[in-house]
Amino acid sequence: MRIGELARRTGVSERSLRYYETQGLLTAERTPGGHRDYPEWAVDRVIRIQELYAAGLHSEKIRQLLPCMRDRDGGPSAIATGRLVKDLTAERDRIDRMIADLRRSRETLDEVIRTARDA
Amino acid sequence: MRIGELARRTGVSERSLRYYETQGLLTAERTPGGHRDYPEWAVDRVIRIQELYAAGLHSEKIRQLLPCMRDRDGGPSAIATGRLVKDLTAERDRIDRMIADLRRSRETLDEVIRTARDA
DNA sequence: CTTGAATCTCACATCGGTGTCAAGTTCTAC
DNA sequence: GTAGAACTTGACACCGATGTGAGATTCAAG
Repeated sequence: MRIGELARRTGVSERSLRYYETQGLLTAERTPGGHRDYPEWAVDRVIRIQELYAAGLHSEKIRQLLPCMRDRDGGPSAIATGRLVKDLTAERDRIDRMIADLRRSRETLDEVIRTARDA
Repeated sequence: MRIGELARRTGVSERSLRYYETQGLLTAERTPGGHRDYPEWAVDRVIRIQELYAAGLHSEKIRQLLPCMRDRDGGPSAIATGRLVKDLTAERDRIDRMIADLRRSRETLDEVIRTARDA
């Protein structure tokens, strides 16, 4: 599939898809004329990438992480090195703290909303 | 208390505390010489502000939200207007989606970590 | 062919909270 | 008084994913 369709199906801009390529997150075959041609599993991968970005991971970490993920990307899953496991564990803990923070903020907002509704 | 102590106790930089003031999030009394003098409840407020920033709210929203929060800031709690409630509800929903995304990313990381540990 | 939609590359802009440095002033303790 | 720490304002830089526009090329359908 080409970049326009992938963008439509994932909700991610073409600009971002090209950016992912420069970051080594998502490669594509090329048509004789140079247009990108994505496999079907690119849809899942792009969604994963977006989630990881949203979780605060930077391109470099995602790039290291992707080959170790178990998804239908055609390739075999690599095993994370000790160094990477250490990094990812730190990220996971950071995400846990982030979720806890978000819960508190969610509660704060909810309380204000409920107070206003009850008034 | 002065800005240095507040920074130390909250873990937020002096730079940020001054920035919060320009955004109308945190005012302070001034000593005759012009130094900021914060009340005790500023500690709680700064932590709340940090949480809300972390949740993706911008200064303007936080500024509108703060007076409606029920905390020991000395002042009476204001009631959110309909417009604000609508905005906050949207933010709350966004936070919920964010938490769901984070859970997925957390699971992704955890799976890679576990796979490596088991290998 | 031709034509219009789609894609290409490249470059520059944006956002907003925070870091940082500079030069000057105030506070505190001796 | 005086030294040094703490504070003041102001300006500039940064990050990094994404938006945007230009100008050129390719693709697909008539």
